[in-house]
Amino acid sequence: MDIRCICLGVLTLGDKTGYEIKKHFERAFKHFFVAGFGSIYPALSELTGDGLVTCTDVAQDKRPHKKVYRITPKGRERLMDALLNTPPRHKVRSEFVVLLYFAHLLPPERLAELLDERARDIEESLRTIDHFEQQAHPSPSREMVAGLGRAALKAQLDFIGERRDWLLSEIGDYQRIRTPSRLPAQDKQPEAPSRAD
Amino acid sequence: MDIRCICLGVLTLGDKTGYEIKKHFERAFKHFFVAGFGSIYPALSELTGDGLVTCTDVAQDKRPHKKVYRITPKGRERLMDALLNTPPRHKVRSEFVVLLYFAHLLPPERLAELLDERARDIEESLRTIDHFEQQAHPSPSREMVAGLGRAALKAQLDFIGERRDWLLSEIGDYQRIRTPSRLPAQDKQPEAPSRAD
DNA sequence: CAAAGCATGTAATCGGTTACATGATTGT
DNA sequence: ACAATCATGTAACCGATTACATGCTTTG
Repeated sequence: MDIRCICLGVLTLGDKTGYEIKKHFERAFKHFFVAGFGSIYPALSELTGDGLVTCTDVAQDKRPHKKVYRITPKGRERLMDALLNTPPRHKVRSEFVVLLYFAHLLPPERLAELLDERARDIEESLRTIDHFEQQAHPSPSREMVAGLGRAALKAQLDFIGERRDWLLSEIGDYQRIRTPSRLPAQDKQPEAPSRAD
Repeated sequence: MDIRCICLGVLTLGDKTGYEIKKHFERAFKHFFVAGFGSIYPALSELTGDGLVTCTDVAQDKRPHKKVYRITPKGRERLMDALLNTPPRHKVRSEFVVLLYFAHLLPPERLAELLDERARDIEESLRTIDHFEQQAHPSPSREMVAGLGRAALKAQLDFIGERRDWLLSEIGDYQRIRTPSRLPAQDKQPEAPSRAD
């Protein structure tokens, strides 16, 4: 499923400009799906070319002109096809977790910074979800998506809160054992090959 | 942070072949970071070319030959640089959630299938985590990554379990209201533009 | 007065996925 | 007998991010 399909889906909820589409799914699934203008605008052009949406130019005063898109019956067909046949993938690409996995190589201040930054990001996402839920009129799907996001994010935030200090002290111990003298750790020779995997 | 950096990180834990690197981080962060052979092998070639790892050809009988990679001091420097300067991003791209957001357009059987499939995927990921924790020797970073994954996944699984039947019945109601006759919903004209966003 | 919001688009680049190609061995 | 594991690689393609380009209005 690509961005074209998601644009079609959002247009199901009413006619919109590219700008509005982006805002909409920023509020609705920011934390589950990202897309920038660089993908949305070309997607809308293609959809127009394929007759899956229509485009109306609207002039405004005191605002830039805008292009309002509307889904066509052919577009609805295509959307249904995608909705019925897309496998429900869920991919995560977390550089944060990778960094965490190599925590033993990091100075403790850096590790603390990483954990705190991630916690702040999660808190912000949670606020976004609450905010959206208040202002959009409720529907079962919206509630479900919001609830799922909240559950996943809150679990991570709580976990980080619970283990932050523990991890920091464990990592500190570990590094003190591996580098008892004043030599920085990265100056050591590469370890012998180990099967201890 | 790209795959090259992560390969360097894994090589910090001991010398490995490309195949072993992939296995390693499949077990360690499968659910947080994916990478196929198509990215790993070229990455290792580049690292070798840049002198960040060395490569030793090892012939084996009854097995294909292999190439064992070892991180060099220059590689460690590069890794530390990346570790210290990479912002802790965390991106999710969930087609599952998008599908869920458009649940009202889906036949209930399809929706049920999606939820159940996602639940099964999560259960499998949880098993992977438990399995890895048992066989790898414990370290604070590993425990942290495993715990974080477990927390996030378990929260989602529980949420799906709690709300599955509720969502299905709500969506059923919703669709019965919108389509009281026998006409399929997608034959309706596109709605009037609405600000009810 | 500066920043954020409204509004659209293009071009270059980068990186990842997929498919293809090969082939012996071990476990079910 | 068939699937899975071990083991490496290339090439084409696709899609996404980023930077660039523009410019007025509203809010703080």
